[in-house]
Amino acid sequence: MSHNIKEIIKNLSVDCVIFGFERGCMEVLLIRRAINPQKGMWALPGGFIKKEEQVLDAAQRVLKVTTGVDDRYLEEVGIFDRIDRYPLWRVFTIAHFALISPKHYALVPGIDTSEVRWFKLSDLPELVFDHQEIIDRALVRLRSRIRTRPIGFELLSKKFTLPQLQRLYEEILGHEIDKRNFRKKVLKLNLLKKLKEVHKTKKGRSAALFMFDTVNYNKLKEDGFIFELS
Amino acid sequence: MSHNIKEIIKNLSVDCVIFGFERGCMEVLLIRRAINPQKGMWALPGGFIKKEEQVLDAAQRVLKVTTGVDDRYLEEVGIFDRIDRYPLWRVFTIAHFALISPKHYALVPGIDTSEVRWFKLSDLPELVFDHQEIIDRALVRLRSRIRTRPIGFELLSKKFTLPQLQRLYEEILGHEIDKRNFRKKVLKLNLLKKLKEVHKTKKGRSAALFMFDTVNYNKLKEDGFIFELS
DNA sequence: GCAAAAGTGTTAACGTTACACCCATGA
DNA sequence: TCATGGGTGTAACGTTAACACTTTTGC
Repeated sequence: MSHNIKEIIKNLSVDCVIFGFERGCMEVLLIRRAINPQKGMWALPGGFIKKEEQVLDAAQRVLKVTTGVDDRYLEEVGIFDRIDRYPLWRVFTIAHFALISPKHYALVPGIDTSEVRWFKLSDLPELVFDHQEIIDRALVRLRSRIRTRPIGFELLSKKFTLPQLQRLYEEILGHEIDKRNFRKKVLKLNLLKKLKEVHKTKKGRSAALFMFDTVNYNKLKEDGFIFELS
Repeated sequence: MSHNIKEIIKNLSVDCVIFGFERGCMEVLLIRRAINPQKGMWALPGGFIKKEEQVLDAAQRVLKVTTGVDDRYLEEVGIFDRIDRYPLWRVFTIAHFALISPKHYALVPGIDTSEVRWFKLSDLPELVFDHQEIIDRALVRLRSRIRTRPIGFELLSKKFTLPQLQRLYEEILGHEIDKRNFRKKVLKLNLLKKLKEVHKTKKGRSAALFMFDTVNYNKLKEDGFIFELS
């Protein structure tokens, strides 16, 4: 056993599906590999777990290196374990998904990475290993979570409008929602504080800006809720 | 890299929280360790993953060795990764939960095991490592799953009565349910076929026996449903 | 003033909850 | 015949679903 805290565990990695939301579309943050195997191809940000590190800390480290942020919503999705998923030796990876608000963070290619950028979920490039499968499962998880936890908000700026929030839910859930029913339901959660500011859109009427009521927000995050709308 | 298919991966194990239901109580299957560390103490059935094995296969192997059955409901709960959770070296374990019907299976102590037996969930012995924590999280998962998948049935015999099913739900959810509302809701799922047989109880009126309608059962397992009753 | 997007209430259908008595069986 | 547990229906309530017009704003 080494006591070098930096030493990595060669058969255990983490990968992060980092979701963002811009201009009405879900996006995923991908990196371009600068090393072999599969040098030059697009992949999920990830890395090996260190000898003295916990899994979630490793995922947080990857998130920090890729986006410069920590302390965002991050959740374990599950283990991916196909025997030949990594070509050089056997690697189990623990997939996570994270929600961040794209505008706010400067992307910096990490070590072993030549490029970082957002891709629309509907327009992903070919990915290395089993990373497409990981994204698919993360998305299933996200869709399920958004119906019982108020995590959708993590994808928006601190101040946001109800039409933005609605488009986010429509995009993730994959179907349209009635505007009046949506507003009724969201406002009844006692989660939002209406601000005096408005958000000017290019065309049409300006939309009122909202923020969370942090107290109720954290309570709801713990307790969960049911969000179902046809 | 060895090509010995039996060789184990020393830092990755699986543990199974095997739930059962007898006489109105949830039970968990535990084994007594016949080897060190913690020889003689009670633990979850588990084992190291083999070099050429997938995680779920390892969990299924553990289930088979412990209970003699395969092909029961088995689901990944998550990874447990505290750095010192295993005293000899670093071991990550992937926790699973399984649902089986206790009566049906002969328990055979596996290798490295001196004893296997069911414990009431409300009366567990002291457990090794972080196994109590694993059970707690598996239970949270089970409670959540039972509200969206018809997995409760996996804990009962092929033929069962509605009062049995209701007590199962009450036990898992932790609160009482109105008998009439429960029956209405369950029967409306179109999941059960009423048999002509009855189950004789020691006292009182006999209860009608039911089985699944397999077709609707599998459909509901895939689609999910919402089961909420106060 | 017109195009574009924001904002606003009511009703009908449905699902959930609460609630009390009769029935079959074994001792 | 009585004690025990199984089996049944209805009304009030709350939630969800469907639906169309007015308001604000920039050009």
